Amino acid sequence: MTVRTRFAPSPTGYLHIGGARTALFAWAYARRHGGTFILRIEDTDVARSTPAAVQAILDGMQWLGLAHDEGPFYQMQRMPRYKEVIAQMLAAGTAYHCYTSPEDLDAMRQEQMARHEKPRYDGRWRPEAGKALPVPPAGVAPVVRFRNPIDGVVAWDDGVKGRIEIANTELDDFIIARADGTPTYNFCVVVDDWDMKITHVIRGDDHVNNTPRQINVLAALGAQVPEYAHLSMILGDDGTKLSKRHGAVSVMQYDEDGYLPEAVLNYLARLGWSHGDDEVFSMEQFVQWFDLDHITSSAAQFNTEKLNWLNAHYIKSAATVRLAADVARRLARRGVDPEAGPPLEKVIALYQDRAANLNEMADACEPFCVAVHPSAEMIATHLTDAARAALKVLRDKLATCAWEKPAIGAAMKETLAACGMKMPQVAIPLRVALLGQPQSPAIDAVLEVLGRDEVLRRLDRSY
RNA sequence: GUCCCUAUCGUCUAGAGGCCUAGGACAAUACCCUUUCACGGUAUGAACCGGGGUUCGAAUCCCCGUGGGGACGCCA
Repeated sequence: MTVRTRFAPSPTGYLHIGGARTALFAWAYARRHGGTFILRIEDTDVARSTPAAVQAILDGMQWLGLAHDEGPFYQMQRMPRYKEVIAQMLAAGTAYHCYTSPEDLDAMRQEQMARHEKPRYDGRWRPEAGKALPVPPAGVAPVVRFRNPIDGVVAWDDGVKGRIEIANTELDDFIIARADGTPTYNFCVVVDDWDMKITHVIRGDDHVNNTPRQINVLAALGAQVPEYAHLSMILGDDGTKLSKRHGAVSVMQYDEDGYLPEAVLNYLARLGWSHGDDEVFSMEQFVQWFDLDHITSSAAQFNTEKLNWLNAHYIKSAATVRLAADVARRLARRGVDPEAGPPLEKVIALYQDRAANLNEMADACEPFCVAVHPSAEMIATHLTDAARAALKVLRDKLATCAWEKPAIGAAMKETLAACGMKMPQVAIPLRVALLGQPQSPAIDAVLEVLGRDEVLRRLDRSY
């Protein structure tokens, strides 16, 4: 049996971080077992589904590098198939028409809640041997309900939660087709998983309660029941349910915020899954190691600080050319010409083990490309008369010395000796004059990269 | 309300009855490195939700509480 997994988002918004992890795990499981990963778009909620959201999901998947082998399949394009199955079930007696109005249903639920009962459809239109059904009201289009077993339990061995058993008395005859004939979610999922020969359903644990219903329908259809693995949810940084106010919930927002996809992937893989003490690993390793046994069954809180650490790690080890290409785009978007300064790769090499994200990297590169204007306050505190005098001495040495770190360092030291100053007393004003800020990587390296002409030009402007 | 899931440092987690004086990572703190700020290095503090069982022995198994989450739609 070849493994077939699927990721089945509904296109009602962007791909958020929880969905991304679900996709990652389903993808990894298929890859691990040489199987097939299928993308299915569950767009039967016509009112809320949008093409833009479909595109956003596709973009997010692509950014993460989670390639699907089949699909995307769109449920809206499978309507004839769903209707066919519904007709079959109606004919077989495993489904029936129900004429109860939404208002009556609502009233029924209210009463049940008032009686401290779980709200369930009471089966008034359910055909039963020897039972007289009400007369269908005229002019009312019925919904189609699934004829759920009355007794017994539905059980399955969940890949992450272990054995789960739910009594059929907890379930009711749920609607599989609306009055307008369109099928509902729980039904479409069943037909799709069946038709697409899904062997492992890996999804969020908000679906645990849907699983027994789906298993029952599968059984009524005579279909094979797949394995299920329910992933617990990801909570926000503050321990509450993930929502818009948590900031970067969309996967593409992480791109925007300067994260590398491999950092996000590594972080997500480690959130709710573990392989001993391993923290940093490639997707190749992840695919090799991934298993359902080491998935955590409780909800996990998102921790941006750890993601930041991973991101910094991946920036340190990334190829400089690649970072340069990305940072060039970011600078251009800010209206900064990335070509205006020294070769970007050289600047990036200076900052590669200091930047936690690509936007910080762009911040660091910017002053190399544009003229800097330190604030009046910065000038007042750092470019004192004594500092200016020292910089003038230094300037003349820099004008003639060899342009490489040792010689530049020597020029600095000579200046210190000539002026009777300590290194920071000169280096800090120099940083302010050159880059507009009192901190930078090693000053000789900065000078070397900035270039003699530009260094002299900036020094001349500042005293 | 009913049903389902869940519970180890602040956070992510290791842990499958003795290997646990509970390990790793992020974060925190201290020190070292240093030409500033970072990076890096070293060290320190920090947890088995509570109560009952089972057992020679429980973080690990069972039960009951409590906390957290989810579901109960002609949404997905």
